[in-house]
Amino acid sequence: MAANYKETLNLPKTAFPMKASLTSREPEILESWEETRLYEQIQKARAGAELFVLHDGPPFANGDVHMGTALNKILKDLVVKSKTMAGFRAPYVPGWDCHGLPIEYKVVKETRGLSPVEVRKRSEEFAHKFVDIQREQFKRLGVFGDWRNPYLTMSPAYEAEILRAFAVFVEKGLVYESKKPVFWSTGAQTALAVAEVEYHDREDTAAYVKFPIVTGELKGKASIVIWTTTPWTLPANLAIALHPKELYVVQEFNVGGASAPQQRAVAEEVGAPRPLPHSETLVLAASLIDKFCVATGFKPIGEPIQTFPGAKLEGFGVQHPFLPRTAIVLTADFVTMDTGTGLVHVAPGHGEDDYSLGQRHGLPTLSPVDDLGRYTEEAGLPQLTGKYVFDANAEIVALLRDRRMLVAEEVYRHSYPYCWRSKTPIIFRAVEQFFIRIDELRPKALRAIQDVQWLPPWGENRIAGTVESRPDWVISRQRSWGVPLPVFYSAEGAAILNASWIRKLADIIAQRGSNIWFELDDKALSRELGLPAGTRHRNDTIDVWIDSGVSHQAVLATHPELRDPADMYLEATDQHRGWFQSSLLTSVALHDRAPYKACVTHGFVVDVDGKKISKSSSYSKPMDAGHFVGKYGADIVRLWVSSVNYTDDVPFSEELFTRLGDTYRRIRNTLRILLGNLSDSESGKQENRNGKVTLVDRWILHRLQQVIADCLEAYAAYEFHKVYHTLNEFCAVDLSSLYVDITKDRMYCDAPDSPRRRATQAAMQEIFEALTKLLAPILAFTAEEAWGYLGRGGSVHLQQFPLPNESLRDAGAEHAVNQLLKLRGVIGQAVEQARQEKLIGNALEAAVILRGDTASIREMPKAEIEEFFILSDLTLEQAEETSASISGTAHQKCVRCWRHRPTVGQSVEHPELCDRCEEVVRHSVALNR
RNA sequence: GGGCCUGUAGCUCAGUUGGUUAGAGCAUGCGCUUGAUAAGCGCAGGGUCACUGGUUCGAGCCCAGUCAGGCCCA
Repeated sequence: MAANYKETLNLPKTAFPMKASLTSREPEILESWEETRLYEQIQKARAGAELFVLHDGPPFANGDVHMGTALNKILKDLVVKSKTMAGFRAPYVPGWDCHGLPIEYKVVKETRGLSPVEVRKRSEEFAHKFVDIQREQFKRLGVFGDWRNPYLTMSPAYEAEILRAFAVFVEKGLVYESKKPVFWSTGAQTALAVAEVEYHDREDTAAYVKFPIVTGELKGKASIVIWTTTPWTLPANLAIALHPKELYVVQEFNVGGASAPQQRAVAEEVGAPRPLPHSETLVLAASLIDKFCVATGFKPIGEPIQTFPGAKLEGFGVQHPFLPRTAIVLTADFVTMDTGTGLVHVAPGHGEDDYSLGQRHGLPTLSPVDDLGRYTEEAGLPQLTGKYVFDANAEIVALLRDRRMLVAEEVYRHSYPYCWRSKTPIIFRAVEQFFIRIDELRPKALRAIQDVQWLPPWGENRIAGTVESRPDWVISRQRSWGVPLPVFYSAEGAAILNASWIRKLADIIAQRGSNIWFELDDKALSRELGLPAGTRHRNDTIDVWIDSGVSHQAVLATHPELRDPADMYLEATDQHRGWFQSSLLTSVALHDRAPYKACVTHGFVVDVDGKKISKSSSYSKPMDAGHFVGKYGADIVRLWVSSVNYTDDVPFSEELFTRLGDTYRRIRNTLRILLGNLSDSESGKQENRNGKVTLVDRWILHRLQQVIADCLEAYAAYEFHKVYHTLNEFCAVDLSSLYVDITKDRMYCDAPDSPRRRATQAAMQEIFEALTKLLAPILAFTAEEAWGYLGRGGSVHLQQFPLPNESLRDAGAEHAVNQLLKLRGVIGQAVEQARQEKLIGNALEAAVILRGDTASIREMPKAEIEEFFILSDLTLEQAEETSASISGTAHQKCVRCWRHRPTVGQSVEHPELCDRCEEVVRHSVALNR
């Protein structure tokens, strides 16, 4: 009998599957987007709308897409999709950074001894390969964009724009030439990148060297003493560095007598005379005296004569040990107290720290060494001119000994950089480089920063800091895989920076690609460009930060559908120093303004302990986005991105993904039950709206307006995790555990067209539609799938967000439901206790007496209150304290709706039914006849 | 070592201008349901708001320091 009644119920019915099967369904959806050219459709649909340009920072075209890249790309996609659905025209032209060392290095490592042209050909193939790989991976993540026409920094048109921008820099006098030390391979006669350096153990002669003080109160009374493992750099010495805060002493030492064994051995070997016993007054770091004495055999005589922080010596002059000049004492933070004497010999032409210290103090960049690593005449040592510097070490030491400037020497074993190609030891050597003058740009850049909206706000502080402190921009690279540095050389070898020549070059490169620079010899290139006979060119390239840094010019300004400046750049926080800055500087140089109106930054992906993944002990799983897309689906990866506060570092773990799967299922099932309840809805009919709208309906529609408003606000502020939490909570609490649960009885048991059932369907229809749209930017695939079941056709991504409907706001309903929810809690606790006492099984078996200030709800129909609490038998009693007491109900159970009702048994025809069910069944039987 | 930033339940996040007993969802445990069923509902446990000092009648919130972590420099 009961089975028959079950057939009279309106149980939810939908083909929308409970199981998502994202990994197989998403590719199908992608295919349909591809076939219908959805991105183009969207652009067309928004043709006249207000423009919003998010400009893509180009990822480097090597390697697979990892979770960090996925985070960045999905965040951009959330911006683009949400702006689109907010009614903007939001085109997205993705790009790739193609030039640069990482690719060149991989290519060169595979096959050694390639010519520059060959390196370039293979690098280009390599970049193309990874552009294709990454493009597919980005598309798979559900990211919408003009994937057919991305921008590539290696395309001829883009390269030409780089050169045209460069021409402007030249025109404005921003480019200059100067020397700067680089890693130099004397074997390969080329500059090297850090990645091309390998370290081997090596023995060198380390020397302690005296520099007599020639100015100030210690003049003629003491010498400072330095320690160096590269005596050959001493001819280029121009300064001495010491730490400003560490303590230094003036100390008298006993020399000779029992000298250090090592020193004696070396001295005897070279046949030098043993030093006669005497005393020396030296300046060195207090904390290094003991080590110094062990190494040299010197013995302190008494207490230090003076002790002072290093800053006191700043500006003192000291005599160069063998050249007729004075070196200046400077303070520097890079001086450490691990080895040596706490005083460091500074040769600006032979070291990075030395160079920047020298720059700050206006020292020249002396580097008297040629391409083969041999001293030039500039070294000031005629007898050593042409000598390979590593062979000269011994002679420099001998020279020091002759001049009595050698305090001690020792054999020192250390790890030293070698050229990975020629296996020769590397030297730091200053070569001619080209720079952009930052001092010209700095004030303008700092002003431009103020006109930009920085998200989070501290970004402004940070980029301003980096712009304030950055030195001039080294833009030349001794590499092959890049845009040629458009510098020409006269027959006499003078560098020529000529804007109109550069523009001519740009025009030709736009047609024929930049390989011609490397393929054509001087003569042919001069002829092509119409340059004076004898003009030459070299193979240096432009720093790749210029490549991506001018994308506002090469992409935004040249694409008719885009606009320079962009509305937004969105990258990880490391780009404050990187792309945000390079773009800002080039844009300021070109237009005296920032290339973006807003800069949004996100953190890095870290493991559950907040540690960097690579340092994590608990996490060593793959980081490829593909792994997670293949295992969970792109929508889960997208849900992850939406769920976190990206302004901070972004936590990540496999467990997190399992949790997100649960959240996803809850959302999906909520959509599913709504669809199931809508299976027989007659959505077109207006009378649905005018039906019997009960309190819960008014309340849920009110809540929906709040949810819509909250989501729109959160999307507009790019606070996606607020959207996530709002929608998740709406699904889990308001819908699943309240509205859907409460309305089950009417949805399942009422006559299909009962007014209150139809009213609820109308509400559910509205909710489903709004929910699907609000979810669409995040769950791009699932929202599309769900939208398909609504029968409207088209794509959800062509829709606009719902707007909050003020006429559906209902403060009264909100207040009433909040009251009811408080009482519901009281009842829930009482029911739970009764259950544990085995008084009742489920709540429908309970007779509930609710006591309390029930006046506010007494006006409501009792049936509606019982429905709200999902109870069979409720009695309200006025009382001071709120309480509920439970007993088993005396009513019979209606076998159809399972509620225990007093009316069960009254019908002769259907004695097992309550009055409501009896009527429904009677009508349906009548209809079926 | 310097600059910038972060630190609230097991996890992800809320916590308005300092003002009662710090919230939500998920996860966990215990039940109910079997008409959303590889689902759904209820109840419960769980926090020295990183730590230490200070300002205040009152601090998760303001100040100083410490610790831990991140990015960028050195």
